[in-house]
Amino acid sequence: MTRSEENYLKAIFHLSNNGVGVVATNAIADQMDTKASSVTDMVKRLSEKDLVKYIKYKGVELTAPGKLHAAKVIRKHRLWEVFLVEKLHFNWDEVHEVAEQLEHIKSEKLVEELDSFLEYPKVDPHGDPIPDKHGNIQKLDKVLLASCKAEESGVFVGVENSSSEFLQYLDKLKLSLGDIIEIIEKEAFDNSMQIRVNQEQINISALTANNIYIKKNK
Amino acid sequence: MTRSEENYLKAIFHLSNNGVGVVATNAIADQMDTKASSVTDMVKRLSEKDLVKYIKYKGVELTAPGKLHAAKVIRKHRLWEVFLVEKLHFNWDEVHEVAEQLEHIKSEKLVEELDSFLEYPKVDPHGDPIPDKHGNIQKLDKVLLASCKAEESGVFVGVENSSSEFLQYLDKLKLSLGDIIEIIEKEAFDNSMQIRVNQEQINISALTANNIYIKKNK
DNA sequence: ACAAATTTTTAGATTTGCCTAAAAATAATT
DNA sequence: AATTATTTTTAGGCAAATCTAAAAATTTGT
Repeated sequence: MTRSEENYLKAIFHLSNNGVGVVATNAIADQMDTKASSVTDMVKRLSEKDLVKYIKYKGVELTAPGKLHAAKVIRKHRLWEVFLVEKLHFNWDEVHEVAEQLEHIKSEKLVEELDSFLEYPKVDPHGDPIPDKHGNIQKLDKVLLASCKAEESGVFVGVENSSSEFLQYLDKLKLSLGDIIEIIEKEAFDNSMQIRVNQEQINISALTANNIYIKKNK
Repeated sequence: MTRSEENYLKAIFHLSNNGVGVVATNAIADQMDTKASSVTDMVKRLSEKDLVKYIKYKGVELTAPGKLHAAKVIRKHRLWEVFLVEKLHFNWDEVHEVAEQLEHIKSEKLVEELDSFLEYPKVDPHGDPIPDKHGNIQKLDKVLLASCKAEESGVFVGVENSSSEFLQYLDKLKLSLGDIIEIIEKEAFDNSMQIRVNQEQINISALTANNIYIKKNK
């Protein structure tokens, strides 16, 4: 399996519902910053190898082996991200590019030993779940902060947007995974929020709240 | 710099005297298990980029930037080997294949943090020296065990042959880097040797002795 | 020194992965 | 329903890295 094939499988996995459902050619092209014609080419190759089910003009869907392989690549990506942050002092906004390379290293032993070395982490530094070796991916019960009402609270467990701009903004706000967030007030006019984190109150925009996941307290 | 270009630089580095001296096209082809015509093609490309000095029919030599880049790839290769053995329970005969992949990961920060995480190792699991970040490679004063005489002794510091067959044979003999080796007797007929290691006496062939480096005791 | 052997290079083809431009199919609009 | 707009595919081309077969240069042997 080539690096490029793996990247396509990963893109299709993310665009579909974790590997379930049909994805459009253009959606893949956008995600991968390439042209629709290139996608058509590759999708044919993947189809030959039974990694996707492809129906002309209708779209593409991962097969069971395609889905498994995609999950394994994502597993490696996220494990390496944990390694970079936990062991090599990378910040959470610096890991993506390097993990994009490391995710293609081929060695079963490497992955399993790395998992063990890291003490079997469940999520990556952005709160995304790490698939197990069989490709099973645990669903977390998280909700967008933006969907919550005043007086609700929860634990910051993930981000929707992993761009370094956004992550660095969260650093500036001193907002880290695991922090307890309480919604003090939600402004009806622009959906901005007044929240309490680490004994401090801060104000965040609706856009920001739309990129933060919390696990609600009951 | 592509993966293939890096592999050629590495091969030329190893075939020349650590980057000093001219290497023949066929020698590169043999080393890389490819055809002479492919080597000519690639050598032209590397020459365009000023990574090698190429004179038709005469051979090829690394330039200063070519040599630096080769040394950096070898640095990464050997650091990753240390990581695999020290942190992930790989045996010294299992690391090469994975390190061949990891050596091409591009991230200055990754390399330097890895070096620090491993506490700045000087040699890899086979006793080969790890170049520093400037590409300087430390020469060890080691000699082939085969070149030593009876009653001489030294510390096992490296292997000439890193094939898994040979390394596994050394495992079977319970011979590990750092062990003290004393030559009890050297057989004139076939140059086999009776040696003492770890309070035990064993007999090794001339071929074996030709693949073991020791640092002589004075 | 010159013919034979070896080494190296060139020429032309192949595969992967991408591109542009044009054609075909599907979806949207009036 | 027919036209327009959008999406997708096809056709043809390009660059990297490889190959085989043939030509050119160099080295070796007598």
